[in-house]
Amino acid sequence: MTGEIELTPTSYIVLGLLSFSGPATPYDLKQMVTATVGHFWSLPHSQLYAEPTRLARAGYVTENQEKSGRRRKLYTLTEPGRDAFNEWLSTLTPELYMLRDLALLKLFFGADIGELAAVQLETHRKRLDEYETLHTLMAGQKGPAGPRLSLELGIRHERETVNFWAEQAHPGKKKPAPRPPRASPRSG
Amino acid sequence: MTGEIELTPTSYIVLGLLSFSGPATPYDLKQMVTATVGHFWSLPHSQLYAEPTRLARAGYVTENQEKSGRRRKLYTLTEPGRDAFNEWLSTLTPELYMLRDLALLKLFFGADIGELAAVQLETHRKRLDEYETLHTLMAGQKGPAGPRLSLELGIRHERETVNFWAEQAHPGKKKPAPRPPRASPRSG
DNA sequence: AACATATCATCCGAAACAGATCATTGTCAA
DNA sequence: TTGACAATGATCTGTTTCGGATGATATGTT
Repeated sequence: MTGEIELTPTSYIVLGLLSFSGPATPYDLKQMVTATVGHFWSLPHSQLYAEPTRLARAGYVTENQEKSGRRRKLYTLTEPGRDAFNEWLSTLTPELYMLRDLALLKLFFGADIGELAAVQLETHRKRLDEYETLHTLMAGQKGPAGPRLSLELGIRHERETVNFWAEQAHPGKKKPAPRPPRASPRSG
Repeated sequence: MTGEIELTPTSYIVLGLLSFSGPATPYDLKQMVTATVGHFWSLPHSQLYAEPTRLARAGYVTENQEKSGRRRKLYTLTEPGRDAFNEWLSTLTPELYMLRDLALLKLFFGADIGELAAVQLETHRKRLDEYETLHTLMAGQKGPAGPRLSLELGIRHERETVNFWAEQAHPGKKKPAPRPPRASPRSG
């Protein structure tokens, strides 16, 4: 049965979440996504209804529908599903990330830097706060390192972004000018 | 005529590039995209044939096709097009960027950190180099600040990313552990 | 019961996507 | 000069994805 369809990142998100949580409904998945990977991989919730159906067709999950009421569908990872997920996990990914930043686009095309910076600064600060709160929460508990580490990279990105917009918003503070960034101190 | 269609980020990229360059063919646009915004906003080249057609339908650009040979279509920004673009430019964007990082996804789900890091480190280093080369090139010439600034944010992101993966690849160097990132070291 | 408000599930048209394919032009060797 | 082949440029096509709209159930309140 298995293997008729092409597995996309969305597929692996579903498979991965199912492997963490056990059987779940699309709505459960939606909750999980917004709580976890949604921060760095957004997708419309309708996908979380469509995708498991696709996966079921190909045998990566099984589908059990309630007979009455909301007729929820409960999805369970199958062995082939778990295998496919694990194989994906252990496969190299030389690809780079894809960034889509509306603000950057406007900056590029010459939008007013001050205004742009003010707004961006505020929202990014907010998000940075959220992330850091979340991080301190996670620091307490034990568990796999993955979620914490990915959060840490998110925090670093946000921090750089905040710094950047802050410099644009208040030019000539601290670092006198937004000069050509040179090579990195450590990390060599 | 104007205003029948919804303008998407892709639309604004086309309008914006046309406003920089003057009349251009889809192929010209494709070249411009890969040279500029492509770095932080990728799109399939076929869109650069489809999108101008859409825009022409709604009156934001005009279309002139060669009578023979390749029958190129030359697109020119109209006044409504320029207006729409300028309005977009001067509109606030509280939205955050959208990041889609396959490596981060795998990290989250528990992939082997060492392998992941080694590969990512290499590709990100390469990209960082490209960006820095480009930046020194741009530093020489005059022109609007937007392109240079957006490149600078790109460089910062890449640098953080390189640092992050480097730490994962060689744990216990310099920074003893990948500890909860606290306030930013430099550049703050 | 009647109503308001969450919660949950599905649908749908419009775009985006990725890539294949097709058509023109340039080039160089026979 | 022609014919082969590569490079360039344009278009087409089938699938997914997007992002709401819509509608149905459940829960709580009076």
